[in-house]
Amino acid sequence: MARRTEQGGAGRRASDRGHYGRLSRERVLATALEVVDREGLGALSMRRLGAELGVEAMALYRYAAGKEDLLDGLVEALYLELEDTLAADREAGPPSADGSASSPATVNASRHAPPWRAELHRIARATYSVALRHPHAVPLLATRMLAVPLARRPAAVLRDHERVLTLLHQAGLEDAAAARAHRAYTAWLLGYVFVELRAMVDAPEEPDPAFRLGLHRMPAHEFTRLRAAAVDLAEPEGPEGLTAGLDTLLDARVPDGDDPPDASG
Amino acid sequence: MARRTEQGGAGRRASDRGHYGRLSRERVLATALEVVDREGLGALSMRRLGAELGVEAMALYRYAAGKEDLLDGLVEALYLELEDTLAADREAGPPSADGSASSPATVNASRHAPPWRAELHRIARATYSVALRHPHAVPLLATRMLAVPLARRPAAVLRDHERVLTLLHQAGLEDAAAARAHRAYTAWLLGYVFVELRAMVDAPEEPDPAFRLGLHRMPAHEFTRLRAAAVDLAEPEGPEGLTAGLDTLLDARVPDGDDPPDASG
DNA sequence: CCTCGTATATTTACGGCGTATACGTACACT
DNA sequence: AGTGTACGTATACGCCGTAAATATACGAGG
Repeated sequence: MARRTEQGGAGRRASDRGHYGRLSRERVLATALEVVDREGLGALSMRRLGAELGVEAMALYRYAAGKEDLLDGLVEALYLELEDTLAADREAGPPSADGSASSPATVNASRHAPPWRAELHRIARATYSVALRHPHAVPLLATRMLAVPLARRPAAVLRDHERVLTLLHQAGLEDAAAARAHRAYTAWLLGYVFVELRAMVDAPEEPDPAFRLGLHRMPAHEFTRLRAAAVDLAEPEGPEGLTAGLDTLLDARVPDGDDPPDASG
Repeated sequence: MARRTEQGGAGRRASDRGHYGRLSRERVLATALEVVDREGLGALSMRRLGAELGVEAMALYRYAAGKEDLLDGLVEALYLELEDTLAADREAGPPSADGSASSPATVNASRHAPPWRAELHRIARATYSVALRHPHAVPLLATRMLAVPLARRPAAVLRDHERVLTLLHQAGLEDAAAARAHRAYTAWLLGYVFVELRAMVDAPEEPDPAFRLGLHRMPAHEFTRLRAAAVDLAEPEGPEGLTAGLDTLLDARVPDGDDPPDASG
């Protein structure tokens, strides 16, 4: 009874295989995400993940109902990291008296954009950055998150939806319009991330040569426009393209005035 | 050994297992797509597909280098079907003398839209409809198509890129701008399809009750905006929402005039 | 007609997968 | 110390993708 209590948490011999409480859902999911980041989604298996945690595969079933639930858990982990990211840059965020504000290139067209818009940008950029940190996990957003009927989505995902919908409400959209705008937001954000990550995930260190090498062995006089645009197609546009397109889509949906009369909470 | 020769091609006994030439890459891919449509991506295995074709699993390896290649083949099959769809509705398409033209709701804001725009709509809608016909296969567009470095994509995919880029060129965009617009096109189209298919793929016959049933067992006073928008979030917007958003994105990128001076071929 | 090369399909086998079931084992509490 | 329970292990089953060797059927040339 005495020898546990705290244990220090540091070095543990390989022999003392007992020691309950090694695992937790959080630790399982975090390690799973590490494996996925390091070796891709295909490398994640129950046995592999168990080995990574120094445990038999079946032990994981206490913290995830099965592999599907584990993948859903990864989605949740991404959205929890999104919330961390949002909280982190909110601290360092609004430099009310700081001189080194956001770079000019970062600021969008209309100065004094309404707060809901700035916040939506902030969320979109944070989501983008989380996706960049876990490119191999991003497909899960399409195959797992979107496939689940909304009410069954992880709480962190629902909180994200609520945040965005609240901002759209503050922008003066009533329920139905806000719902449609939310769909547009999701579609654009997700599609943009997918397209943007394409190059990143399998061509980690290729400026273009091997890539264009592939292109130039095409029928030569065919695909004229494609060949002309290939170089520009290959390189990412960064978060600016994301927020720019988002603004474009929103401007077509938001009422003309900045804030509606009642938009304060 | 004499009993074969032609055999009629119709009823075949279980005993004459021979009969070469039963298979072809086309038939393999078509059957694979059928299986995926019917039972989902997870149900597609080499053994299963072989059984579907009355053949051992290993026989498939003559027509697909492996499972990955088979999945890539499915992507190609989708784009071939897109081209069929485009060809089919081009025949029944421009009703120069036909009275029953497109419905009023179908026509977009600006009458006499430039031809490149109408054609882009046509392609987007056709892609959307192909995706609707094969909802279970759509994730492959994110995980397989986008993950491949452009030059290695199937020919049918490259032809699609070329078509869209050509139209954007006709819209007056030079190479770099056309490339960026193409990325926006792809991102929006793909994201829209993903979001739209969400409900379709696992809730085949649920207007909303079981769905809202799920929603109403949430913390009750939390997720106010989500609960308010839930019903509208659940139902799809159809192809109109797709082309509308596409126009919004394009209008922000295309030069003011309709066609550029040289846009004729 | 027979034979033989080649394209086609099968057989067998291996290691890895998800997971159902049954079993140990270390702790918490009395 | 004894016991219930939470935690992890052991074992097994049927499926998976696919490498390697083998059998079969057709086309062409003798």
